Amino acid sequence: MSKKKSEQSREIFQRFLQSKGLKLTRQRQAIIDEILEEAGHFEPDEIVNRLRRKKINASRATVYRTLELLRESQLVEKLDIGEAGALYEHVSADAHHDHLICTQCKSVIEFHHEGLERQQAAICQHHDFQETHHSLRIFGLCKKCRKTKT
Amino acid sequence: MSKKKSEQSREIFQRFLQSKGLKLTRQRQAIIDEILEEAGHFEPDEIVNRLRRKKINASRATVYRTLELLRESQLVEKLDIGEAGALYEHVSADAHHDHLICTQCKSVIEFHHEGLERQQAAICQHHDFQETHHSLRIFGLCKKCRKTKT
DNA sequence: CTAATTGCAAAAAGTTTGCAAGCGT
DNA sequence: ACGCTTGCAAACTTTTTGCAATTAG
Repeated sequence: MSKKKSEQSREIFQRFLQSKGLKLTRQRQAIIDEILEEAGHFEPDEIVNRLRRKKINASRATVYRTLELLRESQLVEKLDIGEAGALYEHVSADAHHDHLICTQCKSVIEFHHEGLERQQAAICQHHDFQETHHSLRIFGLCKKCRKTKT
Repeated sequence: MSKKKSEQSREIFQRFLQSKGLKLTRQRQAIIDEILEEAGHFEPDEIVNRLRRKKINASRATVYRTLELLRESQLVEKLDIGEAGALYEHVSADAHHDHLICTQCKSVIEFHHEGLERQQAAICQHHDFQETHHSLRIFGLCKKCRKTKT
């Protein structure tokens, strides 16, 4: 299942590049592989370091440039987690989700709620607004941190 | 009404400073006045410039430092509008709202929807998550830009 | 008075860009 | 080959910080 999705993403990216006359270089390959391999939330620099550990070189500049391409092809999204900076995450076209962000331990919990989505759609309609995407972030304390609370 | 709210905010800030043994300086006064005067969304640098035009000097450093204090006292919030950077906005304790952000003209429309708020609360409960605040941003094309769409 | 505050300029942090050398198709 | 890419280092943008001079309470 997971493997299939990675394959799919790689194909999407490849097709995206092709359609724009761009090339699938060693670096771009490595970057998307790295992102798909360890799904989750990451910073650009993390990718550089993870690759470096594997003896693969990709400069910071290349990573930023590639992340931009991945964003264009809708394969990754940027998530601003407040104080703690910005993260990227891999997304599959069919699996939108929102985030609970713990301001204490920085953990990020994903969730999806149909009712919420529907109400948002209604709000857009009401404002004559044509949504392309949205981001709902709920900040607070996660289960664990509530207990540890001093 | 609006005047009253400004007064209220100023008082909240003053009390906040006092409670921390901090001082209400000329600069801090000017900064909060400026924010309250022209409600809306703004960048830190905008405040510096607006004040400069009025011949009031407040260095960038001071503006940043003061915005942080205003954030601590819950009088302003930061709003990340994607590509276009980050804005701050004045908020009154009793008037939470979310945002429709037009990716074409960068306009920001505020809205509030009780049903949405309730569903979010339910989600938090379900995850044993203690919310402190949240931010819902819906990106897309506003009414005007939909028409102008090429 | 005295501790908090300011402005400045330097330092950070994060991201972008120009350009010569290198690589994919 | 040709044109897209890369790496590098420099440039930028935004925000933070150390410090001597200043100011609010």
